[in-house]
Amino acid sequence: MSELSKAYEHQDIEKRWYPIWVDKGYFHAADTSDKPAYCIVIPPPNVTGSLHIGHALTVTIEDILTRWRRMQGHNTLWMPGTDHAGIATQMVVERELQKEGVSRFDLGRDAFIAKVWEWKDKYHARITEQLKVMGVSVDWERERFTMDEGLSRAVRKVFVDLYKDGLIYREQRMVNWSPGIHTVLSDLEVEHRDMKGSLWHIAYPVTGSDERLVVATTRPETMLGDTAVAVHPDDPRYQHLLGRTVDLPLTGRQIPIIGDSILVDMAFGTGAVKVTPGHDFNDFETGRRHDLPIISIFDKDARVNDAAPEAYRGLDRYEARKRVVADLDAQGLLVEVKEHALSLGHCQRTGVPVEPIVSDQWYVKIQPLADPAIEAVEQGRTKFTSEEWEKVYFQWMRNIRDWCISRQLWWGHQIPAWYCDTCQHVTVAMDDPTACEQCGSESIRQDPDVLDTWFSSGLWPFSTLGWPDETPALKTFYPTAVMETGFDILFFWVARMMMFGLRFMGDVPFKTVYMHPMVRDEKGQKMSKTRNNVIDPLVMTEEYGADALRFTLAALVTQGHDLKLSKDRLAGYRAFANKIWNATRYVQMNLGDDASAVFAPITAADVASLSLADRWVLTKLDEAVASVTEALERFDFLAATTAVHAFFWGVYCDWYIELTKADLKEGGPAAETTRRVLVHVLDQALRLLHPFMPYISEEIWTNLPLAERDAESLVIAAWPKRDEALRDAHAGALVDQVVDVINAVRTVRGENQISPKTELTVVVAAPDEDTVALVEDARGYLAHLARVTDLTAGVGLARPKKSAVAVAGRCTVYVLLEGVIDLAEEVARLEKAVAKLDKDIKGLSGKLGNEAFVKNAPAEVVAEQQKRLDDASSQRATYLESIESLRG
RNA sequence: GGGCGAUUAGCUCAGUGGUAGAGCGCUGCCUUCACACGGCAGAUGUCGCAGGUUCAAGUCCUGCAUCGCCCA
Repeated sequence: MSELSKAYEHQDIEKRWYPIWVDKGYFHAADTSDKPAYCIVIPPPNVTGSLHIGHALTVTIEDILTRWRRMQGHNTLWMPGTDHAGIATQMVVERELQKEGVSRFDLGRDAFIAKVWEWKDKYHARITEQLKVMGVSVDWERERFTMDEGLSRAVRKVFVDLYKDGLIYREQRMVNWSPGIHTVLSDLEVEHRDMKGSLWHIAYPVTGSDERLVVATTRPETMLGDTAVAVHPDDPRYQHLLGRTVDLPLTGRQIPIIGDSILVDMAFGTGAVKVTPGHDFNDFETGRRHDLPIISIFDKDARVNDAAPEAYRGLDRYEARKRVVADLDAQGLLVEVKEHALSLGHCQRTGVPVEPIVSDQWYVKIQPLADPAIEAVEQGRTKFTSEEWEKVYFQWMRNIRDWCISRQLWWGHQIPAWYCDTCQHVTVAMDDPTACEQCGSESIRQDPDVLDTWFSSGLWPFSTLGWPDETPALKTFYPTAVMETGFDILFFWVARMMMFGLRFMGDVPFKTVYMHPMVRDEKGQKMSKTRNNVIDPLVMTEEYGADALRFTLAALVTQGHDLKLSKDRLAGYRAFANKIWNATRYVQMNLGDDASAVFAPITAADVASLSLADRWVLTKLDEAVASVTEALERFDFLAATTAVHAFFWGVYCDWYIELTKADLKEGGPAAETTRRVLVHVLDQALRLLHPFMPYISEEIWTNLPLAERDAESLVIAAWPKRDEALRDAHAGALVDQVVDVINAVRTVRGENQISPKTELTVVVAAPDEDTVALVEDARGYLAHLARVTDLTAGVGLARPKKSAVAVAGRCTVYVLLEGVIDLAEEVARLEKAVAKLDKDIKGLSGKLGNEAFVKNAPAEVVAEQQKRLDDASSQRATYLESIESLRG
């Protein structure tokens, strides 16, 4: 094994391994295999996006699962790919063009799309390179893009089939229009934000009278498109006005006063509201109920159009508002303005407030798709790892509304519907038609719109595997094992995959859903460029290492909370990597004189020659194997990382390595066995570490002097199994006793400020001869780890004069203090210990004095409490006696 | 308005019935031959508040407060 540097430097090592892994084909999944299949499809990142910390979390979790299952011998497929992100991508490209003073209309559709493809090719490389830095063990040979030929065919087939089945239709409705990017949005793409606004009270003169009807509105500018005023039909204040009209100010139009009990809340505002069916969802419905005309007063930029009086044309919504309010005020029609809180819909992508408008769009009739998707989760065919998200899923699915799937964009899957100029028939077909299927006219035009990006990503779990073709991969890997993603796309993606998967594959798309939280900064704030708190995963991997970043993310992920990432945590796990590195250096330096020596694994045949410490560490290793494996099985990444960390650092480094120092010094055959155990446990521990820290574990493991190697790379090496034969509970207990004695001496030393260099004389009073023998055997350990140079052990030995005392498990440890320290310090320490014992004793005896407790609690619990009380009492007596004597 | 969740050590969080744990931070000592990205020792909690169930409640139930998220 080549000599290691003193500190772990991640940069070079992390760069070196990834290409090797890919070249060797370790990440490639077989189409068919005898091994059990395990598949995760990656949530496809936006092809022109760049890696952010949320992606880093996603790929960390998915890579941990994938690497773990691969080591367990599964035929693992982690399917990579990207999506075309219609709105986002078109937006950036349009913005780029704008810099050159060109619009997409100047270019024309085909040229513009060609431009976007160029853009896509350029940025595709960026996002994939970034993913590679994180160590993702995806099967690059199968990489997909939502606009690939195959995936586009899947989209086409789904559209056509749903249309033929009557589940896709086109209809005129009120929709959310984004003036920022000139397309409609689905309900999900609209973000409601609480805003401070105003409530304007405007007087509408009642036609032919002096009376004025005062309406309250949050959007005065839309009055230009009012086609009615509504009051509650039962409102006594307005009974006499029903059926009459008002003169709509600024427009010269007269509009009816109608009674509507659904729209109007008598108690709100003035009890009278203006009705604008062209620009408000509720008003649109009201308009339908009363057959009111619809006047659209805004163009695609949400500027006032020709339907409004000339004075306002060309103004945007907010300019128009000011003008309308000013003009009303000038005419004495503005009654009052009140502050008013409202919730306003914004375009998720552009942040611009959406404008409700009426238009023709394509919809998916969703209920027939949602019902089976609800049922599948109810029946447990797909399980959420957290019930909370299951509830959220049900809540949304049971109140789902038809999905608007058309977008007024050019980048995406163009809707495969052709309108006939001759007979108006709509032809929807798998292959581009040349003539109307009804009348044969060749004068047909394809719908210019494209489909919502989520329509294609909803097919991802099967379209990426080859559907609609029945490929071997599809057969092997569908349904996939786990869907792991951020909860923010539960509805956008997870729900839609469930619906499409059940409809087109006849089975759920994944068996388990794991929703991870949002990553925030250490103050809990959402990361954003404006807050300047964005943690760039690539900067973090440079500074701390991809291994440290991965371990940190895995250790912080919980399902109930946001994940608050801080650099302190990253530094902590970078230190962990360094610790592992240096433990390896220790092992390397102590392997003996023969540099080419190799070490065979420990098996049941070796048990007889193992030292106490060897048996102890093997037992702890076995427990760690169980803990990590079980934690991963239940998606408890916190518990898994904690178990790896605690074993590697707390057991292997803090205790086992320290214990071997004494044994190795003595040399002989026992030392040879201990060397093998050092290597064996390191080998196994690196395997446990690999899914979390693939780079450092691979680097060290491939260099370990192993006599037998089940694989050339840790990536494809076997996951550790529990080994009953190497467990030794008795040895575990014995070493625990020795550890207690060492800790007792250390505590006395620390608390009394005795220098670590001072050699101590210690007397151990043991309960029986076996324990005496154990302590005698541990003489070397005590000398090395507690600097005890003079040790006496015996059954029930009396307390030496001028000694400090500490209870260590079943032993009492006396440290001679004569000439070592000021005795008063020790008295103070013991008094503190007695005070704590008094508190414990009070609680315990109270409990045991309670007849109901003794009668009702399980016998073992009662016995446990009794034992605690006895121990505390005798400990207390020992300390009191010692205090006496130190004083005397 | 409807729904979901959170409130535990200075900070971030574990802990689903038997008198509280981790990491980081903090204090003291130690440059001991793997590691100062280190070692050893130590301090710190009426587990949001108020009731209830139970022999026993951080843990179960009810109410309240505060904060957060989702949907409308």
